[in-house]
Amino acid sequence: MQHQNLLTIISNELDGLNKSERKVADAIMLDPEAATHSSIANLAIKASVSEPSVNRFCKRFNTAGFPDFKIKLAKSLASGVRFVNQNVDSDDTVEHFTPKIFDSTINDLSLVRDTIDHEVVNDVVDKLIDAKRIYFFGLGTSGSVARDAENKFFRFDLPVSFHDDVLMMRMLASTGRSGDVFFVISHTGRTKEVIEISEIAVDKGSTVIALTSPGSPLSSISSISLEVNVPENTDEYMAMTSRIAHLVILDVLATGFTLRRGPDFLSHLAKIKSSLKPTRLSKDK
Amino acid sequence: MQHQNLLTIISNELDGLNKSERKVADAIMLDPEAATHSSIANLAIKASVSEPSVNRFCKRFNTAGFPDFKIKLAKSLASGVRFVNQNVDSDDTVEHFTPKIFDSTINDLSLVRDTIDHEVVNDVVDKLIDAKRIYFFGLGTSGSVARDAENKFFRFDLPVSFHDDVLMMRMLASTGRSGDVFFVISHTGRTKEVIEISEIAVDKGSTVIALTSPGSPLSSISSISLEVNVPENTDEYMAMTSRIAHLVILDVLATGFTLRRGPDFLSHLAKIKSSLKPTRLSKDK
DNA sequence: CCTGATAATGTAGTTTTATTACAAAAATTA
DNA sequence: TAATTTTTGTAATAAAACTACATTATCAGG
Repeated sequence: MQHQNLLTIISNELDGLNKSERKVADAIMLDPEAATHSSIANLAIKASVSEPSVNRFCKRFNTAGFPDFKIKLAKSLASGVRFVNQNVDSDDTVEHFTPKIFDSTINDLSLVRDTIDHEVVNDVVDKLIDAKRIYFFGLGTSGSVARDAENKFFRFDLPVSFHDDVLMMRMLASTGRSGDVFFVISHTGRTKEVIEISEIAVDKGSTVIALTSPGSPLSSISSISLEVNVPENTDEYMAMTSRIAHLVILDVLATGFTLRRGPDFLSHLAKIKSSLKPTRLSKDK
Repeated sequence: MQHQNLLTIISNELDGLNKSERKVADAIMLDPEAATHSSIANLAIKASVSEPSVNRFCKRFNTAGFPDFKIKLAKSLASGVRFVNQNVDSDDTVEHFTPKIFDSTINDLSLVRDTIDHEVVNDVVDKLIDAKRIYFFGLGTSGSVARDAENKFFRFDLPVSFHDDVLMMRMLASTGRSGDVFFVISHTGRTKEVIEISEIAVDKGSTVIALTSPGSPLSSISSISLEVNVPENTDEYMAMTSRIAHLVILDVLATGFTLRRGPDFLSHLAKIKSSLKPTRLSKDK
């Protein structure tokens, strides 16, 4: 594992070190942050060893030399801070928990960015381009995501609606025809109602696109499934970040849609944008 | 502002740089990872400037010199925030534009994380704790944010609703009383209707909390304003990331609320969570 | 407890890298 | 256009890191 924390590696190999290497290790672990700022001479004095000993220490841990070691150490420290003490504590003040919540959202987004299946995204864009009509379905939190999706996709000059009412959903699904696309959003992918409704839509020959967790029941019954892997939330205080990831993925899909439609389509979007001007106060007021 | 991303800082100050500093910035942003491994001479060649120019560039960004700059850059890279200088191009494929959209969202979030006013957040939590009733108002995209907020805050055992209908908003605002909190969400803060409605609410003695852009008309008329600075979107293809930032801020507020209520309150939240169990398929099916 | 071999560590010199002082060039202003 | 300021590069200096080699410590076998 290439990206293992350097400090962890050092502490694991502590026993295999010889005297002066051990002294260097101790000096670094005493204050790793300071180590990233000090020169080799400085660290040598702190560890009471010679400069080449420090250098040899660095090379032992697969780094090119002292400067490279410092860079790698700095990276370990940066990522360590973000991943280790991430949870909100009951005695946190605003200054503490605000960056924590932002950081955990950012972490989750970068995870999704790196694990999303581009091929599936591509296929979903294809289906959306071919759609005669798009229904966005979602309950609870996912209802807000569906509503946001409607607000994005109505711009594309085709009938779009969002629904958070299971009876409406059921009726729409059962009267669906080919050309209709049901875009079903569900974090868990285990809500019985939603699964049933999706099954009805599939049976009627409509396309069902799921935006949900990998391996969920919803994922397996839909025509095509955009699987989003966001770590489970163990912390009671932490918010649900999956919905944020869903929103960003819908941005991605909308972008794919726009690109597929070609540059002429941009003027249509501009028209919609400018339609809102009269509702706003001008900037220079 | 201890942990602002160095790359973000650089890209924000791009305009204030002189020619050779700009060349250095470009060279670094082209491949930040490589920059952390190269010598000052190397980077100078890549940027076609002299070595002292690189050095001056580093000092401009509050680092002790080139080595210190590399350390700080490495830390920025490790934090999961990746820098994007390219906008979506018309010939981008899914592989290209997907990470771009994620990265620009992540970037904006880290910017908001570092610029959000903790004191205001604290004051807003105070107001929410004191509220007898909370109304979340928003139109268009912000309507979805308001809806999400309702879904979060109803858990707190106090009357909460969201509205995206200006007539409803107007009636509610004019019948508001002290103890009522109107939480108004608007990216631009310039929508006339929304401003008028907020003014009515303020006049009636209600508390109006705005979640909007700095210096906007809405911001100036509300009782208290959470100003969120998300860079304007020049790119036609790019999505609006302000709504994502708004959602995360609402997560922050909800967390602040929960913490203020104390640990006993967690059992109440757990009750709500478990109420959904019967609607779901079990995991081992 | 020597003695020779091996490993560990340090010294001193070399090389690389970074910084500084200053001068030349470019840009800006009056 | 001349004076002034800003920008940039050159060359010298300083600092830092590295290498070769010498010294010292460690340890095994006699």
